[in-house]
Amino acid sequence: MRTIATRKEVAARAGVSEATVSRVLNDVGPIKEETRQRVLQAAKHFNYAPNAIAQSFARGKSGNLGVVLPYVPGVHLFSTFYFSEMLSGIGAAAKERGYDLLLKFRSLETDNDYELLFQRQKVDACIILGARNTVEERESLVRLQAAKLPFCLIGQHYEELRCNTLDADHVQGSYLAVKYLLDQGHARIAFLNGSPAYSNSQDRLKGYLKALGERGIAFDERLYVEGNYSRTSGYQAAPYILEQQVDAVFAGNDRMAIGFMQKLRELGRGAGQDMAIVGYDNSDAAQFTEPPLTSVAVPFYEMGSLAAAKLLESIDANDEKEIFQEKLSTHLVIR
Amino acid sequence: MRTIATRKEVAARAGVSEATVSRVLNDVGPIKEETRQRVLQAAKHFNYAPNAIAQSFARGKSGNLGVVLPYVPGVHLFSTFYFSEMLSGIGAAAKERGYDLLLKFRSLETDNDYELLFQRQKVDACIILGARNTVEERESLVRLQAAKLPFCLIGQHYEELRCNTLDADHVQGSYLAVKYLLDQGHARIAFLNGSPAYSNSQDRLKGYLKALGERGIAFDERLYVEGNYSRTSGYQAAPYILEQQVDAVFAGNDRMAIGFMQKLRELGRGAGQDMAIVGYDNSDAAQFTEPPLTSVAVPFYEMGSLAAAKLLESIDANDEKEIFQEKLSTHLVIR
DNA sequence: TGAAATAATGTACGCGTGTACATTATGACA
DNA sequence: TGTCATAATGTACACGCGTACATTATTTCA
Repeated sequence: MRTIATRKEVAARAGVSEATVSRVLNDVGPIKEETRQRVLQAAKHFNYAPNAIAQSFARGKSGNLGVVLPYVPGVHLFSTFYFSEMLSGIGAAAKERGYDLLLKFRSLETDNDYELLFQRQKVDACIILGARNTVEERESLVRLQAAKLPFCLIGQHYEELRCNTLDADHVQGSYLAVKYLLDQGHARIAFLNGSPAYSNSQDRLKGYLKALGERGIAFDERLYVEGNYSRTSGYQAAPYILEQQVDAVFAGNDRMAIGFMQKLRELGRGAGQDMAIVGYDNSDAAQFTEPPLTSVAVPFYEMGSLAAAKLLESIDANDEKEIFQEKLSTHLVIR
Repeated sequence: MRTIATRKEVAARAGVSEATVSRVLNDVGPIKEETRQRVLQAAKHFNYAPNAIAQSFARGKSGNLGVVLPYVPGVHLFSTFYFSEMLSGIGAAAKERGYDLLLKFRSLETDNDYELLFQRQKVDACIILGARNTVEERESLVRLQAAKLPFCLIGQHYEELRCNTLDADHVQGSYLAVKYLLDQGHARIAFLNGSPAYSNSQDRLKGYLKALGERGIAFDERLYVEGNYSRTSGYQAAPYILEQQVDAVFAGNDRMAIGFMQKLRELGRGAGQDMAIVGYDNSDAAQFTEPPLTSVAVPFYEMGSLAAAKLLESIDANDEKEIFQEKLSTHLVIR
């Protein structure tokens, strides 16, 4: 393996100083055209490309956008529509601005290590996906915020903590779904929600309550079930929900809705016939079920790309950054 | 924002030289216990963590494993089961070895830029997903191989190029699927394949031919259709395939199978009733369809983790690396 | 108790780049 | 032609770390 060329060799061949090579390549300062050509030719000759690490080192910037992915036991992470779409959006926005994506899989032992990522300066900014509302996480984020490190939460927000946030309007989304069911004439609507450790679960509950409230329907806690956003939990919740004599079910995501429908079918209750079901996320899978699943569409891709865009712009512009807290709207896809 | 502490300040506070701080933190050489404690305490006081970029620079290693993702027009990349699972596996294996994952979205203009990734030394090794069999790609990979840069292809192999490769045995998988259909009594089996630019498409064709050959059935090119692995292409292929009076269809992936089934349903032909369908990938979606889709299970996650493990081990061990070319076996999931 | 071995620490420098500052070449203008 | 502005380039160093080598402290063993 022949050694990789450095600026030094290029400079020698072009008969200029290293600084000039640097200036030509970074297009800084006035350079005589003839010199520029000589340098470029020499660079080409050695197939020279600046060492990214050395550049990062000299510039004090990594050029990386960190993405923290949550640890979800037993789930192959990317498999979930949610993260997949979001990452695609983040990746596109980062690429556009010349940043690379550094993935950080958070596991249990490095749980409250958000700061470390910055201390070690491997990333210039950081997007955190799937944060939960636990004491440790909140504290870690508070420290991050106090240190004015540039980060953004997607899909999670804390009342106590004012920081960059990008989310979908789940209150609205949930409201739309339940209102739709009510409009269809359903009254006893069960809500199969996910863990309240996620603010978006709580938001969905608010939307559910809001829609019911508008119709003067009291909250019946027997109709409220908590799963964990897995298909299995939807499957398992089905028998209980059926016992409650509901005529419709609103699930916090499509996976649970699909699990619910599976159990329904096994029990010989035709899904969609005597019971209306609405899911959430409008994932690919919602189109494939039989019957297709009506679902709340969430702009995951846009959330990712917008979060990355805003975050990167805020660090590239050196002025005092304002905190952004944006909510993208959702809509119901009726099938 | 208070400035981030460096080794210098830690050394000053502990009353030792910078070298000693470095030695304590890297656990190298003999250190007096009392000194070690003083250093650790000083480090803790400043909340010191070594600058990862400076470390990379000094060590000449980035500590990153690059993952090149293909550009697929109009497709949100992570949405596909294939890449999602694989990335999860790669991520797990990399994390285990202390490497971070650097994602590289390949777009058209940087198509043949595999080398650049290494030249710039942002990654120590690289896994390439979804490579295609085009002239430029082959040439780029040949250069990479000639330069002895550590990389690994997943899901693609070239006859002309002997390099690290990890794949599933698609000849076998395809064979299993078609044999299953034959065993079920079907004779006219259409094959809805993906682009031959991917070696795995070609492998699947081999498996199809092998299974037919064993039964003495000649290849009928009217039964061979090429889509592009998208749901839409399966959908669009349906009318033609139906014209051919087939009694079974084997699709190169689940998405196409699902698209095919959709069109089938729209045409009033109950899927699974008068026509058997087998998909490929055993994706989540295969479980949700009605009826559920029999499909060839591919160990994507394991492919990713094994590829990463082998690659990283080969670069961590400094000895001459042997080329590995592994194929994991597939199996049929009957539904 | 002194020499040799070894432990413990310090000194000095390289890694490849960006860039402030110094220097020299070039042109403008009187 | 001399002066001065500006273009063009060179020199020198910092960035934070790892580590080879030098030095000093301590222990071992005769």
